[in-house]
Amino acid sequence: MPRTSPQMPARLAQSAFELFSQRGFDAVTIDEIAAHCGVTKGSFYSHYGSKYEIVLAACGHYYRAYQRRVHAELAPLTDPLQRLERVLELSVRTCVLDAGNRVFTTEIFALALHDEEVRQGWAQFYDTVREMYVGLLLAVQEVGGSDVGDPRRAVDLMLAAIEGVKMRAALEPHICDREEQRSIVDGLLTILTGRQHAGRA
Amino acid sequence: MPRTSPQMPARLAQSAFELFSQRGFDAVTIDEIAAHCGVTKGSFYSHYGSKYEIVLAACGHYYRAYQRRVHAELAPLTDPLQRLERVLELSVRTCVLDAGNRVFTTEIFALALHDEEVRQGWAQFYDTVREMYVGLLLAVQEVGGSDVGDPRRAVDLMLAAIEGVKMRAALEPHICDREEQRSIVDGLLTILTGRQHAGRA
DNA sequence: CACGAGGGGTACTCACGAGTATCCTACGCT
DNA sequence: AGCGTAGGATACTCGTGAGTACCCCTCGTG
Repeated sequence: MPRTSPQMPARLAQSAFELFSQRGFDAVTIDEIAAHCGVTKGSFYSHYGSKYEIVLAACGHYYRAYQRRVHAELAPLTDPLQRLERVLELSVRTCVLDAGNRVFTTEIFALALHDEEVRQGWAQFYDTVREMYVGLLLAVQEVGGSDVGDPRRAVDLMLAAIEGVKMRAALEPHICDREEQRSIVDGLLTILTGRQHAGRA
Repeated sequence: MPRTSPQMPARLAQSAFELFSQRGFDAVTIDEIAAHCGVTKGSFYSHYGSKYEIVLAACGHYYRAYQRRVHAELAPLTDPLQRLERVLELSVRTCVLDAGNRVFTTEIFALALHDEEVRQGWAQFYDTVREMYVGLLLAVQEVGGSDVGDPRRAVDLMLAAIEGVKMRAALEPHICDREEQRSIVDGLLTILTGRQHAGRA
């Protein structure tokens, strides 16, 4: 093996993710993905067999990156309410306010409507996220920090609301202001706990 | 003018809408849209200047059709709560449970992230829908049928929830069951009125 | 009953991008 | 040192689909 980066597949997936996040799946060519990594189409095809494969790889990259970030944010925290709040902040920051992430998730979803495999991956990821929130919320309830009756239902509603916020963020950019962001997190927290939360925790 | 249908542009927009609802914008060709109307590409281009134009026309068709259906459903009703409930049912049926509609709206949204004109149109439509719901909810409040403090906020949350339901409907088809549909409408109604609603109204 | 205008049909062009064939070359191994 | 292998580069093919050029034919008008 020559001066091979053994992480070439991972680097290509990362590049693909970045480009897809800017312009969507269809608008990005294999040449561009390869060039973004400093290689050419020839070598791209020695790692991936088709464009479809790199799309799946980019999705996997996104899922893993999200999980990693959540764990990193949660690691130093022990207070259940703080942990819940921190993850909500992260979700709002990445999934809603970051335009690239918005583009990517929207593209995944559109693709999932047509492709079974993509749908499966997305469903599994979404489920993981939901279970994580349920776990965090149950912990909050154990210390008496939430009044909602059905935690799972509350999490579902909160996740649904995030989808709506994502859409509004695309249409009304002002929603990305610092204070707006704070009030969105508070609103989501209220859905989960049934209590008003204002300002820093 | 020969045996011209003067509604040819409208028919093409309708055909485009139907095909886009099945396979998305990119996967549908101009030839297919024309063929679906029983004409050919040549005549297509004597009505629309580009694919982009027919996409915009299909969006307009969708917006108008939605408004028309809402008005038709509301016309015979006078009771404010009934009117609100009927529109919610319509929204759930068309925007969430109908797979074609789901595909189309998802595609619009994805496109809106990249195209200013599409975004404007979508924003305007979304605004119209929101104002309609606010009006219906205010009417319900006047007859004492709702306990929510801020109607506009309640409508925003409800619309956000619809987005989430749309996503879940794609991942969990069972959500399209008759009873599920009923319970979704009840849930949305609860967000708007702050009260539990079970079964037929 | 000509005639011209415009809707519609046919048959192209042309760009673009996925995928491929083939060569090159740096490295590990013996 | 030499050889084989696999990552990488170059230069294609080839299908596809948007857009175009141009012809035809019908119908309203004078």
